[in-house]
Formats: sequence, structure tokens, C-alpha cells
Amino acid sequence: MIPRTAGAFPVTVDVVALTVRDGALHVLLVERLLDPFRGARALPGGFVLPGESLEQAATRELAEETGVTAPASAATGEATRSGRATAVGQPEWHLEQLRTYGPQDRDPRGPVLSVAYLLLAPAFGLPEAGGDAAAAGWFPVPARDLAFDHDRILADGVERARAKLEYSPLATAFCHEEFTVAELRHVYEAVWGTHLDARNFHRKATGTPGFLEPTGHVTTDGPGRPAELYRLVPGVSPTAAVLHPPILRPAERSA
Amino acid sequence: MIPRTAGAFPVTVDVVALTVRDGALHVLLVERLLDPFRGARALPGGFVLPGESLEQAATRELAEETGVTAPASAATGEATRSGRATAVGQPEWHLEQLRTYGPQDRDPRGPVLSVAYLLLAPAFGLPEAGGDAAAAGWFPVPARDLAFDHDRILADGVERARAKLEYSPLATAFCHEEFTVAELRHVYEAVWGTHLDARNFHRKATGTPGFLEPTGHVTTDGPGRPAELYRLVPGVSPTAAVLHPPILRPAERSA
DNA sequence: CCAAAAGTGTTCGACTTACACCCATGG
DNA sequence: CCATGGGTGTAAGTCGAACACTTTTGG
Repeated sequence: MIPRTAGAFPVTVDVVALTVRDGALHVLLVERLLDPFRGARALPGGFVLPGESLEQAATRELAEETGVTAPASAATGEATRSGRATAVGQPEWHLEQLRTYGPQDRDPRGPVLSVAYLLLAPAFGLPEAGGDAAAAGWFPVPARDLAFDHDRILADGVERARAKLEYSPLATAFCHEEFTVAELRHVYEAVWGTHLDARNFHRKATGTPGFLEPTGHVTTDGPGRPAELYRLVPGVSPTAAVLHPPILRPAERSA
Repeated sequence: MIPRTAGAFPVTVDVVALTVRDGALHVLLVERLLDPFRGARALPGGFVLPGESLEQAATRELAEETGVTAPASAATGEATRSGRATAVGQPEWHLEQLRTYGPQDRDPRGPVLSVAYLLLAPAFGLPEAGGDAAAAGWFPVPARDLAFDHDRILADGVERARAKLEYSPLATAFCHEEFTVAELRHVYEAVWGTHLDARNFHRKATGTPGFLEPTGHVTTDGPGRPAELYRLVPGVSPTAAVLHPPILRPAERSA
């Protein structure tokens, strides 16, 4: 039924896993144990196996290479799968398709198609490396000299994350379930690399409908007045929902 | 070198080709001559051949099934290929990757990966059908009961186009090289399905930096004062550039 | 009491909107 | 001259930026 002239291509998934640590954006990278690019750093990823969906392949490769796993019981949206990592910090995930690269001129072994995914998570520890990779770790963005065309894929993933912070509740994907407005603001500042006015941000974030819901709890960390804790309004998808009005980055409005 | 457990997947490209005709958004559809879904309407597309890039496959399938061709001499951006159709109206094209679907549960013949592309062009006539398709034609959006998962792909493409009109010069891709402000406004109105105030739109469009450049020419079509002709500022990519401030659709600002 | 962080009120300027008004052409 | 569409001026409302100010904790 499928024409004989049609090519069949090996397909890989590569995951741009981003988090905010120490006030800066970090990406999850592995060191390659096998050729090609042995010893180089790369995005976690690998070949899609027969019978798998792309998202299944992405979560499987992430588990094999970095030890981060998500149970199959996770709630799943249209283009988004959310899970809870059973590894260390038990953070929630948000996985979103980025774009597809190839198949020509990106792998020395021959034509390979790669479907890139963007994963956003709060900071958590890395349990172990495994599979075809060693020394999984968080590296500050931008990272350089990655294997294959991963420099470009990383740049595309970071740009997507930056853009989506503006008009979606995506920033909450970098926070734990309950968070303060200041923690949320630190996410915006880290991803955009800008400084935001704490007062105006507080009013804007709490005033945007469909975004933040107070939990009634407070934190008393460090000096200063205790902050109220918020969560994303239940039922709202951090990757699919749209904020009105948007949270614009300062440079945006230089007309 | 590539592990034997890795699957190899047939890969197709499907093109969501949009244009504005008679004040409404239309999509280019073909009638399938072969099973599966023989006789059903579908997006133009087909299998990627060995040695091809995804964009090459997209333009080849478009040419085979609809007769619309673009020369290889076209200027090419990062994720965007622009061409000039040699068919009838000689319009410029803008091709942009949409997203990837599959490989499971979308083709009765088995797992098939499909990379969807979004093509935007000014209205032009369709020369002929060919290849595995007949009766290529423009159909009003939304279209229903398309083959495979093409209903969803079309919906994703239309939503992408609607969103990108706001913050990119994408609307100019639906116009010929020189166009009036009213023609540009009709594009926004057709894609969004809204009415815009002609006076305010004129000021906004001509006042946004990096968007419109007067050519010095005028049109004298029909009654009324002749309109000045504009073009997109040279060197600006309709798909990649960002407008500041954006052209927001009216419903957007209901806070 | 003081430092520090959370949260509120207020002012100013930029932008959106609605619409009055003028301009230039065909019939 | 008048209908039609192109283009500009202007005033009211809305929103974000900047920042003074109050609140609530720890030392």
C-alpha cells in the first residue's frame, strides 16, 4: 500500500529540558558514550522504537539517559503530557513538541529525522546516568559546542520558552505546586535575562484572570514579610492556556 | 552505526496552503485518487523520498498534486523558503513548518510520521491536478471530513496563521508585491473573521516600524480616492520578523 | 528600632478607540 | 455635485512604568 519509492527514515527524539537554578536558566545535557560525537555534550534523546509514540520515546530516552521518569498515569492534554518525576524532587513536567529537523546533513551516519521536544520543570536533582550517556547534568544556557545540530535545537527551545512566557502560564511549569509571586517573578527574570519591578509584577500576575489562585498558605523564609502562596488555577494547562492580558517583557514595547 | 532496534518510519509531508479569496480564508485541497480515503478531500502531500529535505518534499508534492511550482533559485531563510509560483498568478510563497504528527494511529496502512507545513500565498488560479490527486481547488475554511487527521492539521495551521498575524508581518504574505492598506486590512479581517476600523488600521499599519514601505505608486480601481501602494520593508521576513507594537485582534483585549 | 521583603496607591505618559472631518477620484 | 473610498485630527478611556508608601516579619 505504501509506495516502494517512499523512503523510510530513522527517527530520533531530542529533549530540551529547561529549569531555573540559582536564578539562571539551565539545560539538561548528557555526555555521549558512543560515536558519533563521543565525549561531546548533547541533548538527551535517541531513536524512536517501533510501536512507540513520539512522546513515549521522549520520556523513555529521558529516563534511560538521565534517570528522570514519569509514570503512565499522568494527565495528558492535546499536545502536552504532564508527569510527575519519581526520581528526587517529584516535580511536575510539561512536555511540548518543538519542531522537526532533518533528515539531511545533520548526522554523519546518514539521513536521520529528529523531532525535538521542550520539557519544562522546577529544579530537581539528577539521580543517575545510564544508557548511551554519562554525566547527565544541568548546564547554564547558552551552552556551546553540542553534538549534531543541538546548538540550534537548544536555541530554538530557549526562544520558544521565552516567547511563551508572555502569553501563557508556562512560567508556573518551572515552579513547584505552591509558589510565591516572587518565585514566579524570578522565573521570568531568569528566562528573559531582565529585571522586573516587583510591585508591578505582583499586581499584574495576581490580576490576570485564569492565572494564579491563592492557596491561603504563607511562607516565612528569611527576613521580611511572609509571602502568600499561590498555585496555577486548577484545570488550566501551562502550555495550552492563553493569558489575557499577556505578561510582556520590557524590551518588547520599545516602539 | 545506527542501532538495529531503531525503527525506520515512512515520512510524509502535508501542506496547509492558505489564501484569501472573496474576503474569506480558503485552503487548498485535493481529492484522493488512491486508497486509503479514496475520493475524500485531503491536504496536498505525500511521502518524502530518499535524499530529499522536508521542504523539498513539500514543494515537490505541491507541484505534483496541484501544479503549483517554485523555482530552486528562491531566497531561503532559516525555517522559511520563499518562492515564486511559475503557474498562473506568479505569487510569492511563504512556507513554514507547522508541527509533526504520528506515527501511531493516523494511517490505516501502519505507522507513518507526517511533518505538516504551512504555506501562505496571495490568491492565484490552479493550473492542473496530477500525481495521486485530482480536482485540486480552494475551499472555504473551516473544511470538514478530510482524510487521515487532516481536520486537526488544518485547524492547527489556521490557528497558527491567526496568531502570527498579530505579531509578525505575515499578512503581507497573502498580498501581492505591492498592495494597498485596504487590501492588507481585508487579509486581517478574513483570517480573523472580524471587522476592523479602516481609519485606525491605516494609522496603525503605516505607523508600525519595520512593516510597510510606500512605493510611490497609486491604484485607481473603482470609485473613491486612489490608494497609495505599499510593500513589506525589503529584507524583512514575513514569517520571522516581529512587529512592535503588535497588531492585536479586537477580541484579544477583553480582559 | 532597623533591615528586608510583601503588597497597595497614585501619577504620568503611551496607546487604543471611536468618530468627526478633509481629500481625491468616477460618474 | 455627489457618492465612494482614502487618509488625518482629536478627545476619552485604558493600560503599563515608575515610585512613594504601608505592612509584616527577623535580628
